Amino acid sequence: MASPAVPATRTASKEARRLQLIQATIRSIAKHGLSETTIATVSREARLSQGIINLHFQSKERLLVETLQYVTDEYRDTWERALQQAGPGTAERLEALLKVDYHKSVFDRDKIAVWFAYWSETKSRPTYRKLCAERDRGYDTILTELVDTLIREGAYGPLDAAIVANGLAAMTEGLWLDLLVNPKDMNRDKACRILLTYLACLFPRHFSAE
Amino acid sequence: MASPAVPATRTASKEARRLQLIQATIRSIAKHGLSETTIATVSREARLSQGIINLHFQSKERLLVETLQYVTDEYRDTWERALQQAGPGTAERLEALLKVDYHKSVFDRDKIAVWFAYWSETKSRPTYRKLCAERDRGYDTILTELVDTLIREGAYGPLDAAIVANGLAAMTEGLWLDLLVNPKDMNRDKACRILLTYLACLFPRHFSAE
DNA sequence: AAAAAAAATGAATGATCGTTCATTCATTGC
DNA sequence: GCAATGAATGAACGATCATTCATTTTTTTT
Repeated sequence: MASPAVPATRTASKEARRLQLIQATIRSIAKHGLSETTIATVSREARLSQGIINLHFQSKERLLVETLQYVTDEYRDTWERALQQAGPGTAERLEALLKVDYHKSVFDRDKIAVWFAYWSETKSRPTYRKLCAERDRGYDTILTELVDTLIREGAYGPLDAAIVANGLAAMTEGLWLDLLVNPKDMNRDKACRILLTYLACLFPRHFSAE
Repeated sequence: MASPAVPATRTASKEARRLQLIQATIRSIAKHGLSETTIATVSREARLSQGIINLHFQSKERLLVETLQYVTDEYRDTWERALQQAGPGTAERLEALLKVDYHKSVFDRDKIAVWFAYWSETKSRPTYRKLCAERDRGYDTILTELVDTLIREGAYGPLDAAIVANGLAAMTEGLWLDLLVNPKDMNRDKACRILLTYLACLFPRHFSAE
C-alpha cells in the first residue's frame, strides 16, 4: 500500500530520492506550516527514516532552500512553457502568461501555502529573499515587455508599462492570499474574473469582462 | 538606557505589561521570523525575564494569538478613524479608505512581515485563519459599499462592485508582498501610483493618474 | 555465491525549546 | 517601619528538535 510516488526498490537513484524528499517537504509545509515542519514530519510524509534527510541534504536548512529552489524552478518552467505554446499575438501571449497563475496546478491552496511560508521568512533569511526576488524579476521582465508592446500596438495612451505590469502581478498575489485565508469565498473562476476586469479596463479593445 | 516604551517602575499595570510583551512579539517576528520567535527572543526584546510570558499569557501560543488580535484591532481602528475624518463624498471616502493601506504606519516592512507570518500559518492553524478572515470581512464590506455607491453615482456601466473591491484589496496585499520581498524596488509612492492607475482606469471621472 | 559497496535505518546525543516554581523584589495597607 | 501581597525572576525540568553513526539491508561486483 505504498504511495505510488514512492519507488518500489529500496534503493532509488540519488536524484529520485532527493525529489521524493522535496515533495514530502512541500506536503508537510502545506499541512503543518513551516514553523512546525520538522525532520520527523518530512520523513514520515516520505515514508522513510529520520536519518535520510541529513544523508541526502546534509541539513534541514539545505532541504528547505532546495525545496524553495524547486518550486521557483517549477513555476518558471510552467510560464515559459505556456509562452512557448501561445500564439504570436501580443494580447494572446499576455493572456497566456497571466493565465498560468490561475491554472489548476498553480492556483492551488497547498502550493500557495508553500509560497507564503517562504515569503513570510524572507525578511530574516536573505537566502530565501534572493531566491524569491529572482523569481519575481524574471516574470516581471517578460510581463512588462508584453504590456509595453500591447500599449504601443494598441495606442493605449499614456499608460506606464512597468506600473501596469506591477499592478497585474500584485493583484494575482493578493488573490492567492484570498484563496489561502478565505478559501470559501475564492476560487479560480472568481479570481480570473477579478483580474480580467482590470485587464478589460486597461485594454478594452483587446480584452472584455466576458 | 532602558527603552522609552518600558515602564520605569518594576511593577507596571497588568495591561501595560501585556501590551509591552505584545509589542516585543511584533518586533521579534519582524526581526527573526515567526519560526524563530521563541520565549527567549520575545522576553529579551522586552528586556524582561523568561517567565514573564507564561505569567501574563499562560502559554506562548496564547501570546501569539493575542498579538494577532492586537494587530487586527489596530488595523481596523486605523481605517475606521480614517473614514470618520474623511469628507462626505463617495470618491473622497473611498480614497481615504484605500490610502490607509499606504500610510507610513501601515505600509511598513516590519508590520507587513508580521501579517505575512500569520497568513502563512492560516492553513494549519484555524484560530489564525478565523482572525484574519474577520479582518478581511469588515474591510471588504465597507470597501464594496463605497465602490458600489460610486459605480451608481458615477454611472460606471456594468461594473460589479464586489469584483472591483476584491481586486483593489488584492492589489494592495500584493504590493505589500513586493515591499517585503523586494524592498529596493518598492516604496509607498510607487505603490500608490500603481493602485491609482487602476482607480483612474475604473473611475476616470473621479480619479486621475496624477 | 561470496565479497564489496552503497543505501537506509533508528536509537542515541546534545542543544534548544516551552514551562514551572521556589525565591527575590517592590509596593501597599496598617 | 513592618508585615502582607503580588509581580518578576531565572535556574531547573521534561519534551522535542536536528544531527550523528554503528548497524542492517539491499544492490553491485567479482
